[in-house]
Amino acid sequence: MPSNGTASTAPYRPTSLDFINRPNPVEPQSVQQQYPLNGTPRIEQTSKEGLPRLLLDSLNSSTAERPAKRRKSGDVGSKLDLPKLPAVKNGAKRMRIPPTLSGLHQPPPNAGLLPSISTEQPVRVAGGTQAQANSAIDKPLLATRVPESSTRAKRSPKATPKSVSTSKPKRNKWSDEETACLLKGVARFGMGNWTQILKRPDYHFERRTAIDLKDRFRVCCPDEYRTSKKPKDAPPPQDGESITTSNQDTPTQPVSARVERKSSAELRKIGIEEPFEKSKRRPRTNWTEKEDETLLKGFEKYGNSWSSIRHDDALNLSHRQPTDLRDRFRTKFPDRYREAGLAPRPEVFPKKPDRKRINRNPTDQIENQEDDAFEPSTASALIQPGSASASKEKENKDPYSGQPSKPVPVTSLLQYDDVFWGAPLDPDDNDFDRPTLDRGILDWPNDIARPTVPASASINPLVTMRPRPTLPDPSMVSGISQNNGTLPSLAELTSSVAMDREFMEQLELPTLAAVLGEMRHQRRTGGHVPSLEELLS
DNA sequence: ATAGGGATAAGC
DNA sequence: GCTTATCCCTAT
Repeated sequence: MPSNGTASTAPYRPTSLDFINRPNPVEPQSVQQQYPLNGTPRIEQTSKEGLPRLLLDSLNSSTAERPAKRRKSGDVGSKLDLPKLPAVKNGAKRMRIPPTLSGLHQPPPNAGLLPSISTEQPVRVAGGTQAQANSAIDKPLLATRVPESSTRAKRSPKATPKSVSTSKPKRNKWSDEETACLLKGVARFGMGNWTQILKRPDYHFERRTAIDLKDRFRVCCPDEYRTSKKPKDAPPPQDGESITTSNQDTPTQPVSARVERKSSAELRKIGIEEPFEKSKRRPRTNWTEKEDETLLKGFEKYGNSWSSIRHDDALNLSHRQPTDLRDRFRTKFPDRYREAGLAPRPEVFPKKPDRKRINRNPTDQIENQEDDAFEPSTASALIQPGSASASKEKENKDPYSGQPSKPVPVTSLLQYDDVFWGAPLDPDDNDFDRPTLDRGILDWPNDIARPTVPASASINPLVTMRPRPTLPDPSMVSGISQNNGTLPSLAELTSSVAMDREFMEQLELPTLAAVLGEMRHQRRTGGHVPSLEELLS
């Protein structure tokens, strides 16, 4: 239920109208936007040469007037500095696109007939694909190692025509070679460094993740694994072997149940003579109810100043690191964490996708037929925001009352969680391509044939298709968005978006190449830099 | 010092 | 093999 008192404090959420009514980057705008979409200089504030300079600066100077940001390896600076979405609360995640434009993330209904939009092949690191480009330090462990190219080929539909119609085999059994690589890796790098082992170019693994390696080691050397985690426990039975695994040639447990266990003789056979190095990670220490209780008190007193909580002797949490306090609070009290304006942990796709759950559109299904292994880092980039779905729903209870947490007040037809917002967006992150809207988006309200909108979406097609002759007044935008801090209804938005053909044709702009070409020509020839009107004409 | 999010441990 | 809590690294 919306609260009238929140009108002045509710955070502003961009709507699709903000984007549709965004100042034309070429055409001066008479009405100042109430919520400029970013700090991009306004065209109308520039001189006649303002546009050319702005364009050239964007192309020539990737760092000018931009704050320091996290940059990832693939980030190139020479992008046209298109406007960004407005920043929201400090530290809070921002939605990538407004809800009514979320359909742009979805393929057309017949997208299954189209090739993938992506031009990049997913990187498959598991199995050393990435790391094998690096120089090998050690000699290859196994003479029979399968070249990584064949690894993929072996899994490709072409190599195994059966897999085109049927899914891949469910189980991916560990071969002796893989197991040897794993054990050898643990002997070299120690337990716990699974990713390091996985990425070594001289070890070969068949579509494994770091978790897979850990699980396999846990199966092969359970006692070694266990004792490394609980050093205070009673040591395993000693049998005089130099390797302190209890999976010895004279096991204390029935052999039949531990056929995967590797004996010390087997370990020696692959060159492992010494005990495995212990993990350097701190041991896990689960949280007690008392700790949770005091953590909550500490948060109520100090907020997210985790160090203050830690150093408050009355709270008795000094044995926890500040980041541990944060981690626990984020896990235990997600609602409180979110209410504090802190971004919840995003829900990530499973590494090995379950098609039934993940593939929401035909395009994904096609891609997954070609490449069905998710690399962790890739998977984490494909984040479902909101985290309120599926398994997280059980968390959506107030930690105090146990009652379901209050939903986001929405009075519209379109519920906040009904739409796909895209991945959470770092306000300072410019690693991604900025949203670009095809002008065809403006056609959709007038498109009579819209079979993709299900009745369950609560969209009244008669309302959404109602034509409007002109663009809405910009003041209407703020009127909608500011009324009470709630989202506008889909009907409001769509009726505002609809417009006539004549106006849309006026939106046609010269291409950037044409603009720049004209400018460069004029500069070379000493002519004047064309004005906006001249360019548009 | 904190936030974000990747890596890992442990339980199932 | 999967999920999730906890540990940990790094950017800001």
